[in-house]
Amino acid sequence: MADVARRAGVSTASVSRVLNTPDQVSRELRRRVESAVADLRYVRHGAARALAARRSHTIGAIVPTLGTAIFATGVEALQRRLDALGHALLVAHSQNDPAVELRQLRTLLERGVDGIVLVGHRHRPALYRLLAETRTPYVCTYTFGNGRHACVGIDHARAMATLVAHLLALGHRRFGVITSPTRDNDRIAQRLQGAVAAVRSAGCAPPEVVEAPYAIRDGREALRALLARAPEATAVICTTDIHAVGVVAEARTLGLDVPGRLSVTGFDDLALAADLEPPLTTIRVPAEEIGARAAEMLVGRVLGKPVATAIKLDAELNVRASTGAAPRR
Amino acid sequence: MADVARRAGVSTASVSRVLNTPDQVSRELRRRVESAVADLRYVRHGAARALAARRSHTIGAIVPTLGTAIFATGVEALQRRLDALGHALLVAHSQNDPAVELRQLRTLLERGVDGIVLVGHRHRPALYRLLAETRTPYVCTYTFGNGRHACVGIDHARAMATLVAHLLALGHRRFGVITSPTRDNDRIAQRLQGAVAAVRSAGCAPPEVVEAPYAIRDGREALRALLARAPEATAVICTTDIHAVGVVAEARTLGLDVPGRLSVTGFDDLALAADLEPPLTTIRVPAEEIGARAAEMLVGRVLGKPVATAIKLDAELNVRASTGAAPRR
DNA sequence: CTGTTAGCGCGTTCAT
DNA sequence: ATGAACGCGCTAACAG
Repeated sequence: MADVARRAGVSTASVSRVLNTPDQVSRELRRRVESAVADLRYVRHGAARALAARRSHTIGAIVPTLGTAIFATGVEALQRRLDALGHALLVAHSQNDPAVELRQLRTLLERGVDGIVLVGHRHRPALYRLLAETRTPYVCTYTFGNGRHACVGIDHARAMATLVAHLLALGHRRFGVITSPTRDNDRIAQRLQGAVAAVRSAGCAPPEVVEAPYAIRDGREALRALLARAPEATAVICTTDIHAVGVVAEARTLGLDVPGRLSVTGFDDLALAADLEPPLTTIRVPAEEIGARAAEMLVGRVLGKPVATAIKLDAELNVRASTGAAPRR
Repeated sequence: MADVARRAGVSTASVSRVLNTPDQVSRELRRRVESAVADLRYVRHGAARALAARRSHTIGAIVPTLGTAIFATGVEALQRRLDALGHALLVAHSQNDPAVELRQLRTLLERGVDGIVLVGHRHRPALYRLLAETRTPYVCTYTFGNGRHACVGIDHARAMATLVAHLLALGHRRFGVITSPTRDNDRIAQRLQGAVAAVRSAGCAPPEVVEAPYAIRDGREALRALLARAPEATAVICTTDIHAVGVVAEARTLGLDVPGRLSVTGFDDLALAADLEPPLTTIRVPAEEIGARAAEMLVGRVLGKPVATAIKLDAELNVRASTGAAPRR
């Protein structure tokens, strides 16, 4: 920076101003500094900047995994928006393990992140304590939360209620539910609870629930298990598209028409869902918007701007051909 | 750190040694410092450390997109291994745009990354120049490269040759190829070139080639376009699983048996591939291993260790039910 | 609007 | 094996 200052015939402070607050500087000085920067191919030293400014211009994100498309999409959108706001993104993943998540948080804090993006709002008390002690802004994503934490997400239970209402309108009265593990996963837990509650409050028999690992083939197996226990079910509600893909495939194998014999629903609206046969009725999770909003909330907060502390996004129901009128008994 | 030093009754230099080079310090001193660190819940200041040590313990990765499962998987494995090696990961994405990629590299360098992970080896000269000028270690991933850059990946063309050999052995002589865009994508370009070369060198007619955007439904359309132009084709080689999924689906719609009338192959071996109906014959891209190796190569180089500069990984052919004997004419 | 200067918190010589 | 002191490159008062 000293080199740039010398070449432009100004002080290092002015160089710093041109770089950080260009409008606090005269047009002429800015011009000279900018051309010196260009000539010397100068690049700021981030660590020195962070040390002096007590701000790293870096945000950390901890997701359960990047292998799930919905998180990969969210992280990508997060990074894109952060970049536009002059921030970089440090990513870590927890494999859905709260202990790992806490460790990752520590390493991110050590890196001096200005803010943290979490997935879901159910986390270890120690994690929230650490965030509070270090006064690190954070935002919980994908869930709408409980009002105690900043968040941007959807109401999973409510979305499930919408979906069940759609099935009820089609005449379905006997439901089956296939869910991925709810342990350490508040999003899925809310979806499951929402589905069960909606079915019950409609006066229907409580649905048979089958829990299976998050994979297409597990969805297939789950359908068989479900039909063995509840052969009268006419609608299968899956808490994720991945399972629904397996269910639709297995239904074909079993010779059960979808939606003639069985209506099937998913959740997430992966790219896959619309290209399935039949196309999947599912709930759209606005991952890109979640990522972008999280970026804005965090950067806004760091800059001391007044920002929304809780954003509820719509999770729209996409009705496609995998759901239809319940078969006559 | 001064607080820790005071509480342990040692100098800050000793605290630093305990943290960074524990074996250069007496057992007793280490014990005292460690307990002081624990008592005070001390966390290192990453920026200060980076400034003093001229090393950020951070690696940057620029991928085309995280939306593609193969990259999300690779990034996840990369982060996991980096974490084990005491490094954090800064991610950026280029959307397959070389100009964006160069911009992202600049912001990563500004953040003081100790190394860079790139995807593919065909990049703008300006990008390589910047890397050279800043003396930043880097590794190209997914491709095996041309010997001029450190890399860890597979030989896409060779993998395609293996796959074509499999089809030839099944009696296929007329091929069609469906590829995603090859512009600014050396992996796909190599796959396409490999497929075409293998077909020609077997003495078969050059395959009809259809290029389509990277999406399942585009794969479906591509199959129709392909069959319109080359109805005699008995095998459809796709450069990505995603297209193969669309092709298989469209074949069913058209009433063409797979593999009875048409053999179909993919590339990548996404989780999806094995769960398709029929399960997809495809090439497995070892994304996890690529990520892990890239981490080791970069960290090793930063530490001045002798490390492999080019690693060729095997891309095995997974033969499944989407390929079969060519139909009799 | 611009320059001067004092740290930011650590790693790393150099002594001992 | 340990401590003292310097400086990494920059920003943020403050003064002018």
